[in-house]
Amino acid sequence: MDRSDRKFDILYSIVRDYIKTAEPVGSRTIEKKYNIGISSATIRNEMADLEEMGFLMQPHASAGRVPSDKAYRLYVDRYMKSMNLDSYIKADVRELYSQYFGEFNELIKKTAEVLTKLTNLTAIATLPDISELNIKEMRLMHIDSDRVLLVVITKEGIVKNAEVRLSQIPVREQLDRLTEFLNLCARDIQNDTTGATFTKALDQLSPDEQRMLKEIFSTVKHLLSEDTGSRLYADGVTEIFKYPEFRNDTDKAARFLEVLHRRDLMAQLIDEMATDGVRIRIGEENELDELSDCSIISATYRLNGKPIGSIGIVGPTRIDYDYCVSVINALTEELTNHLNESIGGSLDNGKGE
Amino acid sequence: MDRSDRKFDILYSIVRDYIKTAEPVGSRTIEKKYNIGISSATIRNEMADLEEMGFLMQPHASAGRVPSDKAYRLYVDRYMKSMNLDSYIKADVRELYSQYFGEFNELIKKTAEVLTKLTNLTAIATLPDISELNIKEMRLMHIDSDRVLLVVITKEGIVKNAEVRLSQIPVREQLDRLTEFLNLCARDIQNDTTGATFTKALDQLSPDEQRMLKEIFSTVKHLLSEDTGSRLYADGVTEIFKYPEFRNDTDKAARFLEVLHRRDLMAQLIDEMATDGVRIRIGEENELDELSDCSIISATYRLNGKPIGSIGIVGPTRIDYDYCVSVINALTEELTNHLNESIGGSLDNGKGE
DNA sequence: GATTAGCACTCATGCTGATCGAGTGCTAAT
DNA sequence: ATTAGCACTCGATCAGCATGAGTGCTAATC
Repeated sequence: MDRSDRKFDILYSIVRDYIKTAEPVGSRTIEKKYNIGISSATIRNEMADLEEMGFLMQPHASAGRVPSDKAYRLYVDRYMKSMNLDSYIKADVRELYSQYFGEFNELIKKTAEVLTKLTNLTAIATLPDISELNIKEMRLMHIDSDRVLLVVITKEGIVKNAEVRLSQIPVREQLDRLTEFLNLCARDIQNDTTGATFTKALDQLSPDEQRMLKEIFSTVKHLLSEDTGSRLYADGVTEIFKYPEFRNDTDKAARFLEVLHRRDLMAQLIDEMATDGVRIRIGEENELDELSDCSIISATYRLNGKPIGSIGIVGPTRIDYDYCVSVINALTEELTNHLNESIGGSLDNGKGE
Repeated sequence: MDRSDRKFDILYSIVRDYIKTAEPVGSRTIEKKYNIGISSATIRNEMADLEEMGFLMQPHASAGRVPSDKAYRLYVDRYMKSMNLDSYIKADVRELYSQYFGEFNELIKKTAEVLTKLTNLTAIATLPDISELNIKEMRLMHIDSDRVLLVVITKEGIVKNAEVRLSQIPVREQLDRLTEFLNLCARDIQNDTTGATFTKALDQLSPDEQRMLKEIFSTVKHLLSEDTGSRLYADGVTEIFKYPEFRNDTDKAARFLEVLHRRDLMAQLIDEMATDGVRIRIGEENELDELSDCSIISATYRLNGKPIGSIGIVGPTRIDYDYCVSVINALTEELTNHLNESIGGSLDNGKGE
């Protein structure tokens, strides 16, 4: 293992150096900058081996070496160290969060902003998919003569609303009856007791009311099935221009920006990725060809133990994995904490209204 | 005027040609492509004049000419023809709109999408600034034990909501009283009769309720003063890469994208620009240096005659002004029509609830 | 047998100079 | 006033060359 350790010391140095400089790393650079106590000739031999093993690549014959996706993968799996973030960062974040109660979307956006600021990378975040949550209650109220506002409240304390346009104008009592019926449905679905109470209650509605109900249902359905794309939030998309490999290659930059703007795709990607803990996709590991020069690091935030959304970053494959993973870890932790403090608690002692 | 007409025929041709090709236009190109019945030598002389007059510029001594901002301005003011859009476009848009009732934000986003699709340019749109609208009514309702949902409905039929976190939990009757009081305030402000009823009603609230009211007010204030940035929606920001002058100049592209993402700035810009009718800002006419290579065309959409937001496009100065202006005109018209049909009407015969 | 010094070789990069051609400005002829 | 003609300018392209970073291989060394 002695020998092979040395090999991977070299690989490690190359990865670190390339992450920092974005320039192909040569054997002499390693000899001088990282004192491994070995001559450049030996390093060269090792590098040739590493290349054969698939960890390094040469852009052209007389250039230094560049780490492959496989090298980053090894680095991440074996050598990455989680960093201790300066405590003031955590304090800052906590301080920031303390200003946001309830404004869920704002909170997530702010988190993405912070993520960008800390990492100099594009940050993405998904808001909770409401259709995955459990509806606690629905309300109807008049907006004006022919429109009604539908408010849906989930058990997790997320609130969504939409307007419903009705072909007929319900009076107050009708609206109340409809509301009651809606909630009956919600409870039914929850308890898997569909049928019984439901049909009985339906009979008690007048034909007019049944028609309105139908219109309302279509809005509920629409609200619950909002497209994934609109759940995505991205910040700092222009950060990519800070990285020479993108700045000097407009096509690459354009491809990056274009894929980022396919919001549904990105949302799906990041949600699926981040099923638990921090997840890292390096280069080609992303199914999307357009992302084959990029790495994505993401994690989920939770409410009452349940993952409800993700935050993450997208950048070149030569991200500073150690640092970024630490940041994401810290942020999801703080975010989860804050969420559970500010709305999670409501559930335990929640007595409805 | 005979002579000078010819001069401007040439200028016109150059502008048209440059809009199409993005290449400096030479005298021979004009001679051949646009049959003005004049030799290239004469055209050259005229071009020299036009350059002296500030309408043309030469990137370098042996290159063709490029129109200046001043040339585009003249073009727009004097020679632009409004085009008759293919009627199926209008029909498509109307068809599209007919699917959107009430979901105001969706409607605006969709409009921006269409705008991008029709013009191949970045489209931006601002949602109404709720603080400029008149509040018709506010409602409070419980979300769970310690949170309350505040719903604000404007006279224009726009609905906004926010959560309020209260240090103390109001019971149903208290909430009703607070709601009543809020609406009293709204009406007071409307009628400019601040004072009278207001203070009298305040006295009737218990100290607890007064404290809650204070907390609610802070949310109302926050809701009404949401930052301009969040009112901006942009679509097709990567369209810019379709234009060689940006695609071949990463710095330019980066600058463009960066300024586009300063949402508050853009929102302000486009709102202020579009006070009435279609407005066009060409290159340096934009106060923002970052936009000195860009033109912006925008217009307002209206609800019950009142401008409540704008839509527009941002692109290189060599936009096809004729076409783009026509598109924007058509879209704002359709949008305004649709809005007034779908929510505007509610006002006239609006009897509240 | 592993290490390393040394050297030939490769190839991107940057510089120079030559050529090309698009386009101009000016002049003299019409 | 117009235009043909021509000299001139200057970016773009390309070949040629030197430079230097970096390699791979070989032979000497430990």
